[in-house]
Amino acid sequence: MKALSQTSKYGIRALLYMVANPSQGEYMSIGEIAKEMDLSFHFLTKIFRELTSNGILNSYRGPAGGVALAKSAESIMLLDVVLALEGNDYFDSCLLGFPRCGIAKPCPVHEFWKVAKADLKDHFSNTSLSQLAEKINADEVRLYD
Amino acid sequence: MKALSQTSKYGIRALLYMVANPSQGEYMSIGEIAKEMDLSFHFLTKIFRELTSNGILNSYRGPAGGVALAKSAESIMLLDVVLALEGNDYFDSCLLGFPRCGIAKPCPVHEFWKVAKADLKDHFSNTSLSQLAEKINADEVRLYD
DNA sequence: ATTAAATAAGAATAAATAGTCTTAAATATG
DNA sequence: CATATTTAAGACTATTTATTCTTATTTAAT
Ligand code: SF4
Ligand code: SF4
Repeated sequence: MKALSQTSKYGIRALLYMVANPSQGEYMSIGEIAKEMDLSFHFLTKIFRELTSNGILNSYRGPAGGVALAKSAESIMLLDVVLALEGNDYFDSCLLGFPRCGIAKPCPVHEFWKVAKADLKDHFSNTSLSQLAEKINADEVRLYD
Repeated sequence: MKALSQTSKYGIRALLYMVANPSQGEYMSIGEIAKEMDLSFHFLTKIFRELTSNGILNSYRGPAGGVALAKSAESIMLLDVVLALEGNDYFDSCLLGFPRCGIAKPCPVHEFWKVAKADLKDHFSNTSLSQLAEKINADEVRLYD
């Protein structure tokens, strides 16, 4: 059950690293994040460009440049990140992919699927990066070995 | 949120057609199913071979041959079809795809993800093809326009 | 100015998934 | 036996997703 693309997985993991290891008002270099999280620098750079253009990150070029959260970690929800990286139609998906689907008389799995999607969306929209980072820093949970 | 591959989507749709349009003890040709469900004949044939080798369908070659359910529609669960077509590790997936994940101290989204996957698995394992086909035949729901 | 350090942009390549096509094998019927 | 019908098998092609690479631009420091 592959819910997220590699792009989203890496993006979320990298953001969690940033939030769990804050660098007071400074920019953090993509190279450092990629190295610490064992991700491809070039791929992560591409992912971060998307997050920057979606207002989740700010970036700054040149020496001592890098990326920083554009908003507080409390106000960035998993939903924001997923929509930015998967597209805004992420929760419009159809389980069976029928062509010409009409909600008027839906297909036999729609009732279930509607609820499953709503639950996921609900969880994503109620989970902030800071909530997850708190768990990491409380050592209840880990980002990597 | 793409939960299923095209292979699974088409496979489920085609099976539902078969169950909703039973042909008493006879084999139904893949060509007919593909035509009625507007699927590629060759692709559907490939998918059905997988279902046949997994004991969900029986097949028979030659004139008046085709495919037929290998078990009663009451006893074929959505879960059986999904595992046959997506692989038995379908529900072992990881939301964030961390390498070297240890459940001992899981990553920050694991508690939620575990429950979401269990819910989906539960629903699939409690939903039979006949249950869905009944809804179709009661016209509460539709397979296509 | 020059250099070094960083992200931006997007082309190029690789891998995975989806879909098509060709040939072979099985079976029924005349 | 000859032919038509149908699935089996797998090679082939196309599309999408993932990843890497190259070049350009911005910025700080000397
Ligand atoms: S009704 Fe069925 S086909 Fe339409 S969106 Fe819902 S799950 Fe998909
Ligand atoms: S603990 Fe996290 S990394 Fe491990 S399987 Fe669960 S979701 Fe994935």
